[in-house]
This record gives sequence, structure tokens and C-alpha cells, in this order.
Amino acid sequence: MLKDTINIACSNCNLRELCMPIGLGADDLVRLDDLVAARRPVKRGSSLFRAGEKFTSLYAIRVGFFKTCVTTEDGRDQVTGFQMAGEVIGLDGIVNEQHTCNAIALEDAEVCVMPFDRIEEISREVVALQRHVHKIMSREIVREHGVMLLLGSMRAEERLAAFLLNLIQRLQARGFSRSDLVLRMTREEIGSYLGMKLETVSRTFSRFSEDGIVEVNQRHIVIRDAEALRRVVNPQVCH
Amino acid sequence: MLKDTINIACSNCNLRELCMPIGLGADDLVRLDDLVAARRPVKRGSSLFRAGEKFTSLYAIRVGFFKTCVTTEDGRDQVTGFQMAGEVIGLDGIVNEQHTCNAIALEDAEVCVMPFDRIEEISREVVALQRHVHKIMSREIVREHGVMLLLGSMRAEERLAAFLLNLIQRLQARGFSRSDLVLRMTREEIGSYLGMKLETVSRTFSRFSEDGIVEVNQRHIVIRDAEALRRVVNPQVCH
DNA sequence: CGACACCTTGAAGAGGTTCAAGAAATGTGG
DNA sequence: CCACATTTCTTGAACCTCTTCAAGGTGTCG
Repeated sequence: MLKDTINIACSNCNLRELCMPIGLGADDLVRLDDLVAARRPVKRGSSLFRAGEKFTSLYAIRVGFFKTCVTTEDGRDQVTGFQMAGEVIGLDGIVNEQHTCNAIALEDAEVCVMPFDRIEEISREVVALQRHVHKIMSREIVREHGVMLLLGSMRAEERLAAFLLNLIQRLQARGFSRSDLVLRMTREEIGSYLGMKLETVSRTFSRFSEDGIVEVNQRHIVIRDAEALRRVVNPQVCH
Repeated sequence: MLKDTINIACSNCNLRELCMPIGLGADDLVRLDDLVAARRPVKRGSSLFRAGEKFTSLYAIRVGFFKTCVTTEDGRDQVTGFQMAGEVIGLDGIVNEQHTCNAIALEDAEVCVMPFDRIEEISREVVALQRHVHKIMSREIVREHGVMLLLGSMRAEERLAAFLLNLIQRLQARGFSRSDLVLRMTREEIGSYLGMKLETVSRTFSRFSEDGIVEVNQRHIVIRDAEALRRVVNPQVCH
């Protein structure tokens, strides 16, 4: 079991700088290792948690790609986000000690399970962790403001352009190409997130392709002209 | 100055149960009184904070009504929420120690200024406060999920119905009528929040009025048939 | 290799926007 | 306190973007 313990350690994890506070002393780093109770694999298509389930833990994504979505009684479904390695999910569950959305793996994934009791306990002692937890939650709030702006005031082309730029930027921060990407989600899931129908997503991709802005081969996307995408999002301001 | 100190005390505030943790012992209650550094009046139309300003504090609304909105370089504007007495604003500023939205009073208001340093300090010692801060942030995340659902998948009538039901419910929790309300915001602000044009807001109000669901006199609204509003939001499920 | 899920494209239609004009309410200054 | 300016709200008509419905094509996985 020693091997397991070492495997689980945050202090050894190459994603640490993405999901954990940086600049900790050795003492605090060791305390952080108590955060992760276990690792948990999540098969593609299965859920990490579902709306209605009791909330116990936050999850740091180690590998894989997730979507989160909320569902209404009358069967409406809204994708609220796509999450990749180094990001934390489960924050929605804190307020009522019950999850309010579903987290579904879009590819085989593995997460670090961080019991929330323990997060609160340690963050009372490690100021950097406390601050970090607050920042993670605030960042999510700011992200959602951006989505509201997108959904409330942008047209289809602008939404998809903003979506692609956001994906590329996050992938680049993880060391991937800043021009090539493989979408892990369907057109329908993109459409749900962006408030448009899958046909509109497809048509908009085709238009970008005709205009030479991106190359589209099913889920393989090459950004040919990121500047043009930025101009689509932000028509007034010429970069 | 003693009078001031007494005035400021959370332990005497009748909004305490809305904005502060409940069920505290006397010792913890006294500690909470250190949270509020000052009160600050905000005149109608002026801002409590603006995007770009340094973040220092969260604000609990004592009296009045606010909107928060984000603005893009190219002049797009999106209302991200309406806040009333007992609610906390400023969470967006934590992540980058800088506000990312504007908070503007829609009527003369007064807020309790809670320096965030002090919140973090006290919440390290008062577990109930720590838990409460986490819940406030989580609640905001869940609220925004709801807005995303609204913006992403509802039609104009459904959006406005959901909006009215939400307002009424929050007002009722504050002891106001569950049928009468006075809108503090313009049609344009409602439209911005709901992702529709002010003309559409106006037309949708008129349609509700023709259908006998609500009475509309400018900003004075009377909910005649809340059940009907619920059916508009949730067409499948018959209540 | 065949079944199934996913994607693309076309054509018709609906919901919401845009533009425009006038009415009602609100605020301001004399 | 009243008159005028300004803001806000309502309503109509034409238009446009996105949706809906439909069909066929492409890719993927057991």
C-alpha cells in the first residue's frame, strides 16, 4: 500500500500547479497530501456524480475530460461546462450538501477524491489552501459570468468562436498545441453549452471552414487563423 | 462612537439569518461583529464597485437593490444578477484580487463592508463562518447554472415567467407580498439579464397581461396566477 | 462488416430583433 | 408647483437569424 500512498501524493503530482496552491513550504506540502483520500477511475460515458446524490467530496481531474449538466423535471438538459485535467469539479454540491448537476466523463478519466470535510479542516490551518479554495470558487463564478455574456448577447458565430478560443487557451496551458485540437464532445453537447441546436453548430463550423478560419474534420479541428476568431468574438476592437 | 459600533453589530441585525450563519453560540456571535468594518451608503445609480477596481471586501446588502453586470471591450453589456437585502456581492473579485463586474444600486442602498482578509481570518477560527462562506459561493454557482439553463434552453415567455417566480420567491422570503411587486429595474435591464431585447420583454409582459396571468402597470406587477407562471416555465409537468 | 451514433446540408417556418413612432412616467429647473 | 425635457414603456410591421424537419453521408465500435 506504500506505493499507493506515494502515487496519491499531491506533492509528486505534475498537475499540482494547476489544481493546488503554489509556493508552499515543505510542511504545508505534506499536509496537502492528506487531502486526497483516493483516486477513482471513471469510464467514458459514466458519471462521477449525479444530481441528487449526497455531496461529500470535490474532485480534481487527473486525466480525462468531463461535462457537467443540469436537467429539469420536464427533460430539458443544459451543459454547464466542460472540464479538463487539473480542474476541480463538484463545487455545486456544497450549498445543500447534495449535487445539483451530473458530471459525466467524455473520455476515460481518473480523479482525485478530496473529502470536503478534510479540505475545510486543512484550509483552517494552511492559509494558502484556504485562499486557494476561495479562488477556485470565485474563478468558477467569473467563468459563469462569461458564459452568461455569451448566451445572453452573442450570435451563433460569436459563441462558437469564443468557445474554440477558450478551449485552445486551456489546452495550451496544459502544453498542447495552440492550433490543433480534438473535440471530446458531440455537436449536440457543444450546442447545449452554447445555447444553439446541433445543426447550427455544424453549419457554423462549415462557415468557418469555408472562410479558411478553421479546418474541420469531424472532431479534429485546426485553427488556421486565431486572429480572425478573435475578430468574430469582438467585432469592434480590431486586433 | 459607541453608538456606531452598536449599529454595525451583526448580532443585532435583523438580516442576520439571511446573510450570516445561524445557530452560533454567544462567543462566535461576538466574533462575527468584527467582520463588518463599516457601513456604506450607495446612491441610486452609482456603483458600489466597478470592473477593474482592486478587490478588498465582500458586501452584505442591508437595504436597497443592486444589479451586477459585465462589460466587454466592444461595449456589450450583460446583467449577471439582481441582488436584494441580505445577499452578498463581490465574490467575483476574489480570484484575481480585482473586480470583474460592476455593481450598481438600482435604488438608494446601504451595505456592510466586510474586508475579505478579516473574513478569511475569522473563518479559520469560527467553523460555522467558514462553512457559510463556502455555501454562499456554492449557492452563487448553482444560481448561475440556473441562469445558464434559462438562457440556453428557454424561450422568451419561459424566461420571463422564471424571472418573476424567482423575484417573488426571494421577496416573500423577506416578508413581502407573494403577489405584488415593484420592479426596480428597467425593461432593458431585465432584457439584458434574460438575453432578450427590451421590446420582447415588454411584449411578453403584455401577453401575460392579456392572458390574465399578471397585471402590469409599468413597474408595478401583480401576480394573478402563479400556477400558470409555473406551467409556462415547466410545460410538461402539470402542477 | 454491419449496426449505430454522429455529422452535414437543404428548405421551410417560427420566434425574436430591428426600426420607428407615439404614449406614459419621471425628473429638473425656473 | 408647474412646465418641459428626458427616460422609459408600448405597439406595429418588416426582416433576419436560428430552428425544425428531413434525408443522406461519414465514422466508429463491437
